[in-house]
Formats: sequence, C-alpha cells, structure tokens
Amino acid sequence: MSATIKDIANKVGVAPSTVSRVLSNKTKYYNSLTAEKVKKAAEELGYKKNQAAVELVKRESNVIAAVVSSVKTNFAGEIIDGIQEEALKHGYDLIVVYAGSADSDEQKRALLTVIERPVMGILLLSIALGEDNLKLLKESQIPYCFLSMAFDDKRPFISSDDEEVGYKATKLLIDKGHRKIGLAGIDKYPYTGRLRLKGYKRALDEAGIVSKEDWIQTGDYSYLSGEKAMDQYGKDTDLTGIVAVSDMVAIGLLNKARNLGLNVPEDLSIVSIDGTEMCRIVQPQLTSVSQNFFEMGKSGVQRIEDIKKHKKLAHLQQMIPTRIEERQSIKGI
Amino acid sequence: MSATIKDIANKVGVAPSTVSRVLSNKTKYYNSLTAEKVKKAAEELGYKKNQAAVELVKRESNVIAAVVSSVKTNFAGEIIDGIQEEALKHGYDLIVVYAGSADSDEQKRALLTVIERPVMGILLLSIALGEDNLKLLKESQIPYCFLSMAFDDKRPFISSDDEEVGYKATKLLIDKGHRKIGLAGIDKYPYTGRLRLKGYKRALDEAGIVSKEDWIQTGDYSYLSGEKAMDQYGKDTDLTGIVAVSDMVAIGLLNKARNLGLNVPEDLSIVSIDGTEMCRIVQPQLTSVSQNFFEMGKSGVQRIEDIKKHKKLAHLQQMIPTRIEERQSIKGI
DNA sequence: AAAAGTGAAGTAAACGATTAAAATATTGTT
DNA sequence: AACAATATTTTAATCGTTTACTTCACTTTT
Repeated sequence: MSATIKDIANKVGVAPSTVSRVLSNKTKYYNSLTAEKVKKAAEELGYKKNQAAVELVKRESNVIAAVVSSVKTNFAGEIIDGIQEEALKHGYDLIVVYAGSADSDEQKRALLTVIERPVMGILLLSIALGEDNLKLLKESQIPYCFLSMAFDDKRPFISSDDEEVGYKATKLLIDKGHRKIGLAGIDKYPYTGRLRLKGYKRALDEAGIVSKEDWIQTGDYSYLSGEKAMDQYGKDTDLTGIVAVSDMVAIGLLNKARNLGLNVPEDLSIVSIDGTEMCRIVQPQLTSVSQNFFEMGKSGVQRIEDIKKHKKLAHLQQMIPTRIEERQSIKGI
Repeated sequence: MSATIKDIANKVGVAPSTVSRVLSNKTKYYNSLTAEKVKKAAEELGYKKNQAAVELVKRESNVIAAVVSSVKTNFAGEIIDGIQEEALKHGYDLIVVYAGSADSDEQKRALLTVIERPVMGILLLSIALGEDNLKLLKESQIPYCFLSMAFDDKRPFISSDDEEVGYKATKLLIDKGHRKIGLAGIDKYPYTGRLRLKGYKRALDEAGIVSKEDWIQTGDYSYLSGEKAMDQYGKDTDLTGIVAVSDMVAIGLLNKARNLGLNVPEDLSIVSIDGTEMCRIVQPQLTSVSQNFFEMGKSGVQRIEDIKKHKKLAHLQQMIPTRIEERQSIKGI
C-alpha cells in the first residue's frame, strides 16, 4: 500500500488539505516552512499521487489517448512521435492502445479501455470505426479526431488528401512519359483506397489514357500485397510504371520484380505513397509521394485542445499537404 | 457529463448498490427482472463505467502498462504483439507509453504516467532506467519486469542471452571459414552491447583469432550506424564477414557496401542480429540470429501474473532461446 | 401459527484526492 | 490595546463505485 496524502498529513501534523495544496503548488495558500516539511515527508514516504482519485474529483485529466490499428504498414510511429512532441509541449501525457485490425470486438475493447477512464481526448490513427463503436465514441463526450483517414460523413479528421495523393503519384509517372500505369495494393474499403483510386483515374483521364482492369491490383498495404500484385502483373507485363499504395507495397513490388528479372527503374518505374524511412533504406531508393505524418500528429493534439475550448471545431476536416520526393525508382521514357 | 450509476438507479427506482451489482454481474444478488430494467436503462443513458472510481475503491486494476524506449530499431512492435495477445487471454487491457531514448526526464515522465495510476503491472521494453527512476519504480510496489534487456543486478528481466547471441553470430561466420570478422553498431553502454561484444570475443578466442581494434565499430543500433561503420571499414577492408548488432545496422552496412562497390555476400558476408521482418524484405535477404520477441512479450505478462501471486519471482531473470535463420547474406570461404 | 431460512434490495462507509467555506493565527494600524 | 486586514490552516463535502452489513418480504419447516 503506497503512502497517501493522509499519511503525510499525520506525519507532519497538518490537515490533508494543506498537504494537497502544497503538493499541487497552490502557492499563496501555504507558508514555506510547512511546505518544506510536507515535501520532505512526501519524499521520505515515497509518496506517489493517485491520479485515479485526482481525476475522479477534478473530472478532468491531462492524458491524451491514441488508438492505433495494427495495419500492415509502418507510419504509425511517425504520427505518434508528432503527438508526443506536441503533447509534451502542452503538458499532456500520452497513452497508446492497440486495436487489432478491423475486428470490431478488439476495436471495442481498445476503445473502452480509453473511454472508461478520464482521458481528455482521443486520437484514432488510421482506424475506420464500425457503427456501434462510433456511437460509443460519440456518447463518451470526449473530444476526438481521426488521423490519417478521411470520411464522407461529419467526423472530424486530419489526413492527407488521398484523391490528390493518387493523382499526384500517377501524374508524376505520366509526366515522365509513362502511359501504361498500374495501381498496386489498393484496398477495397470505402475510404483511403477508393479516394486514391479516384485520383489515379482522374490523372489517367486527363492524359486520355484508358486503364485496363488488370492494371489495378487490390491488397492491404502490406509487403505481401506488393509481391502478390507483381506476380499478377507478371514478367511480361506491358506496364512501364506502377503506383504503390504504400511503401511496403512498393518494396514488395520491387523485390518480386527483381526475382522476375525486371530491373527498377530500367524496366519498370515505381512510385510509392507514404515516404517513410523505408524509401531510403531500400535499393534503388523509392521515389514517393510523401505524407507529413509527424505534422498530422501535432495537429491532432492541437485539434483536441481546440475542441475542448470551442465546441465548434468538432467537425473540422483538415488536409495536411503532401510532397513529392524524387529518388531513384522512376525513369523517364 | 456522462451518466452515472446513480442516474440509472433513479430512473429504475432502485438503490445504486443494486445497479452496481447488476452491472458487475454479481449474480445471485439480484433478480432477473430488475437486472433487465437496469441494463435497459444503462443502455438508454449511454452509461460508461468510470474506471477511475472503480480502481480507486477496489485498489486493483486490470491494465498492464508497457513503457517503450524509442530506440532506433524496430522490434518493439513484435514484443507488444506478444504482450497484447497474452494480455487479452487473461482479460487485461494494455496501454503503451513512450519514453524517449535515454533522457532521464522523459523517462521519468513516462514512468510517472503509469505509476500514478492503478496499473497492475509494468513491462519495460529495452529500457535501462537511471538510478532515480529505478527507485521510483520499486517504490511504486507495482509488479514490473524488464524485457529485451539484461542486467547485472537483481532486477527481473526476460531477454535473449546476449553473450550467446554475440557468440552464435560470430561462430556462424567462423564455421563458414571466415577469419577476419567485424562487429558493427555495438553501443558503449553497460548491457546489451557489452555482452554481445563478450560473446564475439569468446568465439574469436576459441578459434584462435585475435581481433584488431578497428574491427569493432560502435553505434546505436540505427541504420545510420551501419552506414557509418561500413564507411570506417572502407572499400578495401580485409574483413570478409561482419556481425551487425541489429537488423537496421545490417541494412546500413549492406547499402553502404554496395555503394562502395562491394557485393554481399560475394565480397562480404553479413550476419544480422534480431531477425525482424526487415531481414526478408531486403536483398539479399539477411541471415540472422533471431530473437523471439513475441515470446518475450507473452512471458512478460505471465511474469507479472506470477509476481502478483507469489512475490518470490520478483527477481527471476529469464532467457528466451534464439535461433539462427540462414538466408542469403553469408557465403562460405 | 410461530420460527427459521432465503432471496432481494437498501444503507452507509470506504477509496484518495481537491476545494469552497469557515476558523484561526498573525500582522499592521491607530 | 482594540480592531481590521491578511495569511494560513482546518473542516467538510464531493467525485462514482464497490461491498460489508442491515433490513424487509416471502417461503418453508415444524
């Protein structure tokens, strides 16, 4: 049993309230001699504040929770770094909980873990909540914001403009002279995938290119999806360029292409979407449409703050700019 | 303001205690008609249990906290998966907090975040706590265990046998006929690095090889460390094999070697330590001494359970077996 | 029909902190 | 020395749950 404020009060011979004031630095309300004694006693007893009790009575907390899906890609770390940095700046603590993939039960569990305790805000990283879970989240009255995922409805989010991302990546290849361009690893679900596909098609349309059905290979953003897609395209594909829907997909593509005897970028150009560290540690280095994940994280905690202050912003949908980073995986034709 | 147990009690017309009993399934203590009504009301009011209050009165909690250092390597995810799976099995929730690198202030902050609330156990992933912070942890009376890090003192940990890991990796190269073997990316701190170095030297000794000073390049487990090490060895190195102290270091080595005009494994063999997914997505695929991170995570939560039950095990130091995975980065001589 | 037993619900005291409001001590003013 | 003003401390209520104990209303037993 850890020491409480009462133990300190007893030891020093003052009332618990005095101890409380000293320990939470309500200056002006105690004299420095008492303060000394209290602090010393706290030290000696190895006192740790019981935040559960604090949060119960104050009905507020300084922790921000991030719920992250264990998708097969690897940018969550960068977002979390962004959250962490900004949270620190504002004096918030950060806790992270993992919601396994799309399984709604695991999602619910993760969600309840954070909703059932007094957190000041919830950030959801690339998670599309099911109906029920979304309801749960709304009912909780806790400020929240989705990160790295865009929605049709009124949910607040901060994300890249996925339609534009798809467009940019495709356009990049077109500008380099490519006309037969694949799209690999796209998921079949409503959001990110659909938008990137839309951008891809727009770029193709503008250039007067009609895409063939087998240019588009679905997947789940994983390395394996990339390999599988390349297998489908095959050794003798007439594609000269491929847009990969994530860095891991791009790497899968790259390796499988090499296995098949195709050289990147000589025989085949690849643009990746995401632009994480992976792009630079692979050879050839991957040209990418890079998202600013770090910034998403930072904006996320600012958003939580804003929602807390002015309810207004509870539906704001915000895009973080992306940029093209040319490296070595595209060749002009 | 979210609905409380009292609101439900009022709505149904029973005492709060009854509601509590129903909602926490203390069967036998209520009849099913009341139960129905209570549950319905809870549903309607969108009731969420306030865990802060629960934990306050029960003085126990079902959350396990993982504190992870943001080191430059990438196995934390696998450990967390292991923790998550095992935690789920036991009905525990998992929260993760990040302690930036070795900076003692950030460590302290992370530690307090979890110590100050009622968590049932703390798992520390590849973190070496400073004196003060270790004291903090001990005083908290919360069961804890270090993961993926071994110590000289009596701290409980679960880790790979790092001396053996260093030995195995080096021996593997020796068995393939190598005699000039480097060690790259090793850190200068007391634990992991020192042990692997010891194993490296033992293998060399046994084979009657005397290592030269510049065979050993220090670093911090990062990709950059690998590049830097390879730069030091240089294009004309007489080494034929290198032990990389992490997968990221191995990849740095690999890429820089290629830049320098050295082919792996034809001109230079590399063994990596860790064996994460990275080994397979890089070309050539990296032969590795692989750690079983997933298992470490699982054992970690079992350990927390054990400590809670029998205080005895609070100092147990346990090794998880490693294994060699031969892939493509070593050539026999 | 009285006594004993059982099932269901209510009462009230915790848990560890915070914080208005009340009480007391200290200092300054005249 | 009496009073006001200010500084410091104590008292007591409160946050939302749980739970040991008590109470009440029926059944069963004899």
